[in-house]
Amino acid sequence: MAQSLPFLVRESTEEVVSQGDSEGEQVTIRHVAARAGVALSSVSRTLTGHPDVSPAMRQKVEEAVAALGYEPDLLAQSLRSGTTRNIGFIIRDIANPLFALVARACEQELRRNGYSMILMNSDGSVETESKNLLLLRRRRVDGVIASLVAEDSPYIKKTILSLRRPLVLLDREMKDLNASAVITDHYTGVYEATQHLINRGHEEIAFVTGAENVYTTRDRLRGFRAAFNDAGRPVPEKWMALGGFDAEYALIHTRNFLSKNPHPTALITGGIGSTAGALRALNELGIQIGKDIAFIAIDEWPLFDVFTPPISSVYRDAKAMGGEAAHLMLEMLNGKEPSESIIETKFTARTSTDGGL
Amino acid sequence: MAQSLPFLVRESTEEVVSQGDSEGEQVTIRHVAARAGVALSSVSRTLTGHPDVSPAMRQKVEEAVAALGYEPDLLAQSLRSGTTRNIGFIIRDIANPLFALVARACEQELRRNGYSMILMNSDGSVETESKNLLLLRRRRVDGVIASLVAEDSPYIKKTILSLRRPLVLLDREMKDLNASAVITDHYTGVYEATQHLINRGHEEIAFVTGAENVYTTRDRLRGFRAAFNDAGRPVPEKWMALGGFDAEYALIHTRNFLSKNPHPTALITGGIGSTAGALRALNELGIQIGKDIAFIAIDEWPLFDVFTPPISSVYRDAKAMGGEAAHLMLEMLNGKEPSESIIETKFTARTSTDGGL
DNA sequence: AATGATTCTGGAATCGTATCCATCTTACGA
DNA sequence: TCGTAAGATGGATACGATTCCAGAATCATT
Repeated sequence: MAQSLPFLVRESTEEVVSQGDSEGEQVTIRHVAARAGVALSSVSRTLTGHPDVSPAMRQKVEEAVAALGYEPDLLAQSLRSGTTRNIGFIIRDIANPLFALVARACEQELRRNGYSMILMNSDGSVETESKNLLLLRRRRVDGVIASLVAEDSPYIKKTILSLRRPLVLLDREMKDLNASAVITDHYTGVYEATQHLINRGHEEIAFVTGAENVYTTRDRLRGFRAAFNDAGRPVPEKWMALGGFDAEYALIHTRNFLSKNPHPTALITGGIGSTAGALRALNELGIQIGKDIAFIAIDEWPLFDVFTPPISSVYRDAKAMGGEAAHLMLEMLNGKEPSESIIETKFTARTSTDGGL
Repeated sequence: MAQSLPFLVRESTEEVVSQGDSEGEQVTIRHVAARAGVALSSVSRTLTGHPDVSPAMRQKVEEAVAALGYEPDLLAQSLRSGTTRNIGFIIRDIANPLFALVARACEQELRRNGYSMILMNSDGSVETESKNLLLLRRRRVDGVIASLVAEDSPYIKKTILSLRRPLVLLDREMKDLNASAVITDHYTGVYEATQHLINRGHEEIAFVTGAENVYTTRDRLRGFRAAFNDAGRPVPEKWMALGGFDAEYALIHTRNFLSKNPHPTALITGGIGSTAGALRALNELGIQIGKDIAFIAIDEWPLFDVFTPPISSVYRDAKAMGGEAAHLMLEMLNGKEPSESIIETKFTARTSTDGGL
């Protein structure tokens, strides 16, 4: 599996630009061979660092390469070698700031290792997601990094199995897939967050987030429930809305919960979309965070600390997630077995959890 | 230039998944030909929609294709046709929420038209940017959409010229490039914003943003200056910091400006990074927006409207930018001449511009 | 000096597809 | 009935690279 293909033959970026100076035709290895007066195969050997190359040959070839501004065609190399050095990256929505941070770190790390990233949004649709996966297969990507819309779609599972390429999942758990995964320990952070609220006297705590068909929600829920159980309190099932990560869903259900009487005294939102929707609902209703209600957001975003009032949160390092995803992918590309990386979460209390009672 | 290549031959996603069911070997057009008992070239013709194909042939081929779960290899098609259906997308930083929105809209539109997006961050470095461009050339992308770090680098310009592929610039102006561009009319929005402040009695207005070697800054500056000139007031040159779009730069210079005596009574920040840094500085210094200082942000980001206090802003539609960029690219790929799209800006006064005097 | 082992090089095959070209069949109008 | 055109098909070539294989040249060993 380990490819020793010399895709990054040349490091000097100075000369290469000149390729376009002579108009017309692309410069191929054939031209180099002609100019150097040697066989095509010798040029290839020289450029790929084959041991059986005489110094004289090396010089002739390098001279011709420089003179013509030749650079190998990645497409042809890919076809021949079966390796594209492209990695597919599928997420729900790149405009989600958390995913954007993940994508950036991941792209940077892949690029450092000579890989490029093909970005695809699944737009939260299983159908789009599977189409994307199939297209990536046809593009012969070397691997796929994905944050799947759902774990329980048998069709997606079949599609993934048909990929036959290394796969890294972001915050998802799927059996029998032989995939690596970057897994967040939501449990700890959400447990602490919930405990914090319970300790302050809250019992009617609302929880708004996505559906249970992704690990993310299940692990958060596990933390939520455990905190109540350990405190000997009943879990407030009626204040749970587990239907979607989008802002619209959170907006509607937050509005709904808070217009009831009695209503929740605290609110936890899972994911940036949910937080956005909930904040908008609270705004609409004129409910003040940290005064009229205690509020905790799971996941932060840029500028989070500049917010007024500061919002208590469960934090995770998105940059680390992206870097780890790339790292796991590179390991698999080097022939290693799939493995998992755990990302920690950390609860931080701020003034948004002051009021509500 | 217009390619009628049938890259999207099949729409039925149902059957295709089964490719992986039989282990081993990739199914090629050769296998299909063998199974159908026809020539390889006939299979190709059938699949690419060539007119000279008999119904009998079509049926035999389609049967074999279905039976084997064959799907064409995009890599081989690309090599043969010279068209990859890949578009390179280079931006400073995908984690910038505005760029993320642009990228999402752009990717969606490209995908709808059968193109994939290769994403690369330039990390604000001209060197990284040019390396990325050269790599995209080697990958034989059909076109490049880019928000360049600077317009005044002759090296970048040479690199771009050597691309010899359609190029769409995001908010940049470069001569002799034969490129399309999505251009924002910053002038109008910033003019109105500045006028708004002047009308409220401000004279010492600070302006913190990136350098003048990008159109973005120059056009904003033009609006800023014009507002002062039209009001018959002197432009406060000493309160201008035009050095970087990053938060760090804005943090330092905002801090610097506001620790002087006298100091600016109002502040405009250009770009989300600048706004972030400035807000952080104001936070540090305990200066309240809308009370101790009048504040206007150029560019909004998700959740902007939920902020407390609401921040006056110059808004532009990032989604439209991405869609337009894709649209301009698709037009060039269809052989049309390069052209420009103008994106409007809109100033909205909110309570952040109430105080300061 | 003849043999064998090394080092180096060129030619050809291959990756999977699209397309040119030549061949063959069929149909048509004169 | 024949000539021509159009329709349908197969074979060969090309896209731009890597790599296998065989042969030439160099060198060391007996």
